[in-house]
Amino acid sequence: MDKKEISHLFEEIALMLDLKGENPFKARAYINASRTIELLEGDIKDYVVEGKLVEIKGIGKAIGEKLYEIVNTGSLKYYTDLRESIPEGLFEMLKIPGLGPKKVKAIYEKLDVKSIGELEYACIENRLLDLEGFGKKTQDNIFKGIEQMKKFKGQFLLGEVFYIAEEVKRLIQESGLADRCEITGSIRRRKEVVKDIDMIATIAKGTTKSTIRLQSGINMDLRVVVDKEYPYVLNHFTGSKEHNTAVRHRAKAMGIKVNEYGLFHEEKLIECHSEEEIYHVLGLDYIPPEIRENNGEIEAAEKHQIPILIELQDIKGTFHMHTEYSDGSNTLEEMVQAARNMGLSYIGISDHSRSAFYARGLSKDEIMRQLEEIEEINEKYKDFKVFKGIESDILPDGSLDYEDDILEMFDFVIASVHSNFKLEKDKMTERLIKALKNKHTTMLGHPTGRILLARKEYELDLYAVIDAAAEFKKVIELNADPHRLVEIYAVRKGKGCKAVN
DNA sequence: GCCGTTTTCGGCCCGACTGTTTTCAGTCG
Repeated sequence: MDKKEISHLFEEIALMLDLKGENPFKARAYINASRTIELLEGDIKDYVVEGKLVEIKGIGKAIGEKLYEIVNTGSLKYYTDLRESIPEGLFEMLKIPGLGPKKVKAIYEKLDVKSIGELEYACIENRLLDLEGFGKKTQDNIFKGIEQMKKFKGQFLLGEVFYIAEEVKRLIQESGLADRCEITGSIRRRKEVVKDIDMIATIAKGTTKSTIRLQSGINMDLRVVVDKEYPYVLNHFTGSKEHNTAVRHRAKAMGIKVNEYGLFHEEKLIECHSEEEIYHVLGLDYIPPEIRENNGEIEAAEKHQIPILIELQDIKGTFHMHTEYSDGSNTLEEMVQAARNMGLSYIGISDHSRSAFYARGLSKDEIMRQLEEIEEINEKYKDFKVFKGIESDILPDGSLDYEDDILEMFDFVIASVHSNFKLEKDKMTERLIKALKNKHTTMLGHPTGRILLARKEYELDLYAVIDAAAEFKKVIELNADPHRLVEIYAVRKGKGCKAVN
């Protein structure tokens, strides 16, 4: 098991302890351990072999012994036993809004309800009303929650809701009713997939809050506060929850209480006029919203090692582009015009290769015709450059799907997987590494193959692939399609790079 | 289960909201 798998296993243990009604702080200890392991530098095996587990903060005797067992046997009896004692359906039930571990436990133990289907039926038969702490409204909410879950996952692509949120913000600003207005929550953090739109605004006096459902089906929370509270509220509602928790933890150790109304030292408000000041009071550099996930950013801020994020204006050009030659919607000329209008100084054209039948992959003749067209355009625009490329399929054996004499004609080659997604982990890793090793390959396209809200990433040793890319000096694509998005975050850490996916 | 300029026991982040209660437990972000 690698760090990610162990981290996930401990997370599940915590969940199961909650379902069993164990001491909640015991469950939290497992959550903390899960987080610690995920962020651990180096190989977990080395810690076990060198007896250094006890030195890790958050890992004590009991969890240390479990890690020892995992590393030595590849499994954990404590986990397996726990898992066997809890019906699978209970995990599903936890996803229903308003249902937490305590209520699920009661429903399971008192009514012997083990799945969402059974729960739905129990609601219809009014059986939840007999339970202590349950009433008509609770039962109705659970029933509604199940119905909503059945027809709708309640998740949206960032690209779908970003402009809606911007539009609402613009309307609020133009209304003249609010002095300041900002999108917060997961959209401000630029999460790939979001559940709702959070927004804050300030007015002269008084506070209020409202929730509405937009036509697109997404919920929007608007919180209105007085101006003085703005930075604290902005920070609080931007989250993430995990980031806020870690920040409060740190503050508490400094004798400071943090909530959405301010920072307090012995009940006295510490005045801050911006998020920068809030972080500064806590001894931290400013942390950009995009990395507020408690993935090590607080430690980085303390050591003045916050990475410089790429901004829109940093982007001078882009390489992965399809035209109507394959499955794109626009001509080469139209793509060039659009890129010029965006202020880009170059683009790389990379239509699909011949194996991608579904996407009308290019034959040799079509390639020749496109290369000629690109040359004509490069003659026409002296201040703009079009690079000749191709998105070549990585075949199941790791080879690219054109011969050398064709691949040689391009300025760059993107190698991507578009078929046979279900290879075993080792085979898939081998396949990608072989493609990276190919002398014609310039970059690896969408390395995990995931489609947000639609298709899971394929089985893959991502770390090994990143190492191979570094070894062969190849580029890994940061994909900007709203359905794929970055896939890999490179976090500057010491000399090396760390993949978080 | 973990931790300790609160140090070997007693605490573990914070507040709002909801629904069930009649003072609070559970859930959520």
